[in-house]
Amino acid sequence: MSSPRPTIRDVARLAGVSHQTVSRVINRSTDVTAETRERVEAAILELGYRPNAIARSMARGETRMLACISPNLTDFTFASIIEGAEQEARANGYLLLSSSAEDAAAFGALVEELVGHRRVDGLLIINPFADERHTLLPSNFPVVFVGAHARGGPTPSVSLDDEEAARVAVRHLLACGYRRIAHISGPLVEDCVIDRRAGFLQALEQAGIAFEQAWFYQGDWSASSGRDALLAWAQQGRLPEAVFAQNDRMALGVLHAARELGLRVPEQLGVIGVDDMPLSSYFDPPLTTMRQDMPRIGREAARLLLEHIHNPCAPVLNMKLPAELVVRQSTCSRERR
Amino acid sequence: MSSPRPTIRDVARLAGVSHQTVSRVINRSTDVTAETRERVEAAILELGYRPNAIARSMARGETRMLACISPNLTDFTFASIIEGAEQEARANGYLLLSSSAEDAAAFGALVEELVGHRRVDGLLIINPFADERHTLLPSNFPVVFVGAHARGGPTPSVSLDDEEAARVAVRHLLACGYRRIAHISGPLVEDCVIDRRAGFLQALEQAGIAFEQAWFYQGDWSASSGRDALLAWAQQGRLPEAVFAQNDRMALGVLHAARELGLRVPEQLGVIGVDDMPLSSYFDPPLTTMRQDMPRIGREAARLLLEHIHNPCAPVLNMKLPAELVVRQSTCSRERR
DNA sequence: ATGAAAGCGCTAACAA
DNA sequence: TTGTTAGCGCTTTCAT
Repeated sequence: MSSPRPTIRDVARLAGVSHQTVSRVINRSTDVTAETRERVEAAILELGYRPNAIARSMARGETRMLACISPNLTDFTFASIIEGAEQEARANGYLLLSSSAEDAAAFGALVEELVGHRRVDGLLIINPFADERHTLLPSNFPVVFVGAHARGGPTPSVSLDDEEAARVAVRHLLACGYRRIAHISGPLVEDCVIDRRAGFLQALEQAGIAFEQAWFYQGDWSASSGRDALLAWAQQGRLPEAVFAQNDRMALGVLHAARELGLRVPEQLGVIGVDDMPLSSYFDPPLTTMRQDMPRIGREAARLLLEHIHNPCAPVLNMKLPAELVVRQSTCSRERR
Repeated sequence: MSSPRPTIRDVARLAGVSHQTVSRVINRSTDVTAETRERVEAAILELGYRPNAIARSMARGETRMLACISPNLTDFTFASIIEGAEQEARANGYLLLSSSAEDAAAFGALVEELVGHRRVDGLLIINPFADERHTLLPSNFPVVFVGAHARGGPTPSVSLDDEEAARVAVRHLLACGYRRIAHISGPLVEDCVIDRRAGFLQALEQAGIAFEQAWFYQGDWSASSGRDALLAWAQQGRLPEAVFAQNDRMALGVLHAARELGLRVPEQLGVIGVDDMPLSSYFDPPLTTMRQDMPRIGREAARLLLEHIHNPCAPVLNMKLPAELVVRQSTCSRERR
């Protein structure tokens, strides 16, 4: 009989009211008598009625759905951010659709599908400057950048305070007594890479240490690029005393290369990374690193996005969240002596 | 003027046809004159018209959206499966909504939101037996299990051939010359855990080796539980010659404990894991493991789900995909001599 | 091959 | 406080 899902009208019929009254009840309107409300709620329960989200979206002109696009889903950093964003979205009655777009072409297709076809109300973009993807973004549509600040444009953003994180990392190495410090960065197109390098240089300068161009190596975030860096310096016969790697994976590569070269860490080589990935404490030796609170970055980004969806005139914030120094055994803790 | 998004009727007006003809064009119906089609397409281009997905869902009674629910998004295994599933879904004109539900309560709420409110056409459930969540699944709704086979129920599933993977792992250890082999499992509530243990026991039995209960340790997938296992055996004074861990993280914990105990790997202790996580080759020593093709598992699962959405009477398959032995330096390769 | 009419399940505006 | 009337933008009959 009522094999097809019950609609608002079935409920209305059973409760002996108009469908509009049912709508009022499920939307928590106050303009309903307690007695009527009860009757309607009983009917809802009896029929097992649930509002159809699609019909609501249709009538309201909004989907209550957010999307988060990142280069991939498998990178722990991205996944953690997404988890945080999802949590915040759900706490506010929104669903989060997380999608990965490897390159700008895939990104464009995705944006077309999500925004062009009105499937979502807002967009979270992780690493918008990974390639040319940021040029494919729609205007006049709520967007928040994650992990990069908008260059010139009026786009809200949330990212790590990359400059400060790098300064703290380098100051830690200096405090340990390391002087000849090398730097391994991610691809120089990304904001965080540029900012971390700037922070690195500032800290060095503040300590009165000249920058050695040879000790800068542009990696690609992979462990193997970290390994390549140290091996290259070894081959040139100019090994640094310590390395600041822009992420833990590259730092792990450095640790690996150090083992191949027979270098003792942290005595002969200090190593510090960024992220604090889950297994950092299981590396050999456990890795000193600058911890990012990624779920929080995700939460703040979602919060900002929701704010802009509800109020397009909300101020455009560019948040920078702090990193935390976690000292393990890949750097001497001489500063404590 | 046309500030609000153009609709199918705006296009119709401009092209001088009925809105229905426009609908035919965007749905690639053949019942349209080439000439008419051209006029309509020109109007679509001129107005920048894009069909509204919500309205389509409304009229068609389907969302073209799938959801994948996993315990979390940050586990590399899950994320890889999701990436594969997303790829397959998108290739078929569907969007994939991936969500995490830490516990059964969160799972229930999510299912209610996604299925109860008709936001998706089908569900992919990663690790349905992680807790009681499988009891909260709707009946008469397309569902595919990933990483576990349905117990009794008629639910399609895709998982690793866990038994065979375990057998191959143990046979490799035996071929290396190890005899006293220990086993560290995940929580015994999950299917893959039970199957891998069964495969482990079979391989041992086939080799005529008696099973030592003391060398079974139930871990929780974390590196620290792997470490705990080896440390416990050491304390009891009954160290095994080799360890088969049910995932790479626990194997990493074993490697770590071996270092603490001063055991040389692979000479004094052989270690093999399952998964082949990204950094396995950067462990010390690089880890021998049973590689899972997780993106493929995700793709097959999505394929199965779409099949059941389009044809509810499709046969209920329970696919088992093979693992691949990857020999690195945490096991002797004596078999080659 | 094309158009007209109805309806998907809901909300919003107005009337009673 | 409650009910009535219109849509939201599309697809699906059924005519023509």
